[in-house]
Amino acid sequence: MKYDFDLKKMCPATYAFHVIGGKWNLPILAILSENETIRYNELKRRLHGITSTMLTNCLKELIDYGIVHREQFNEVPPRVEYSLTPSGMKLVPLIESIVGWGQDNMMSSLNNTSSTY
Amino acid sequence: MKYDFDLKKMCPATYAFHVIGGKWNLPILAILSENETIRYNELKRRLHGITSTMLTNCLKELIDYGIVHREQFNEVPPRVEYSLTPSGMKLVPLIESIVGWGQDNMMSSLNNTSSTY
DNA sequence: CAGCATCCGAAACGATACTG
DNA sequence: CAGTATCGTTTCGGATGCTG
Repeated sequence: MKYDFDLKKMCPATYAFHVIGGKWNLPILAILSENETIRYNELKRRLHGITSTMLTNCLKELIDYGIVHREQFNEVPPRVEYSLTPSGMKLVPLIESIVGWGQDNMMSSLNNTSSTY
Repeated sequence: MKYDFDLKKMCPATYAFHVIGGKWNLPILAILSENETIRYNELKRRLHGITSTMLTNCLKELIDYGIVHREQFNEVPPRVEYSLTPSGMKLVPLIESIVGWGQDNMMSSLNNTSSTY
């Protein structure tokens, strides 16, 4: 499957936030960033609550975007390992900075007693 | 109106990406970052295609999150000005770094021949 | 083990009409 | 000018069952 849209017509912001948007993409990237490689079911186990359908769909998307690498071993039982591509690794610290902002901002949203802003 | 969810139970990542997620939040932040203040209809005009309903909803969310400031002047005709809060301003460069990554990654997804945009 | 096919409900998005 | 109310559409996430 290829992209549902024309990359050339897509604005980079829309593109970037499509990659990291959605309910599971971010958690998947987080786990992948903590492991060199990880197998399908192990990934699924750590993403508490995700279904096979969703995990497969998300991984496909991330692979299409060049964020995730899929390596299939033709063994019995089958083994498939997932990992971040260099492009995906570059993304991780950027995401972390946004999450860090989220932490700070959640705090100040909670206690509006001293309005430092 | 208050939050639909309990901030204390929300993970910062989910929080942060809810703030910048959605179809219009990012474009709104982009325009706000380019203007000290901006009025409702001017904002709407620049967000080509947005409806009043969506704009109002998004602004409400962003205000609840402490990202956007709303200042209402009791004049006739009514005037309301929107601007980024300091918290919102802090977010802008982080978003830009992600968008920058998006540009690079789009390029390498497209092909490896040099292109000027 | 690592998926795919199908169906369904909830949430996001949007068009239209109307108001202080 | 700056919104609200109502309703229809579209997209996303999820449950379940099946397969190589």
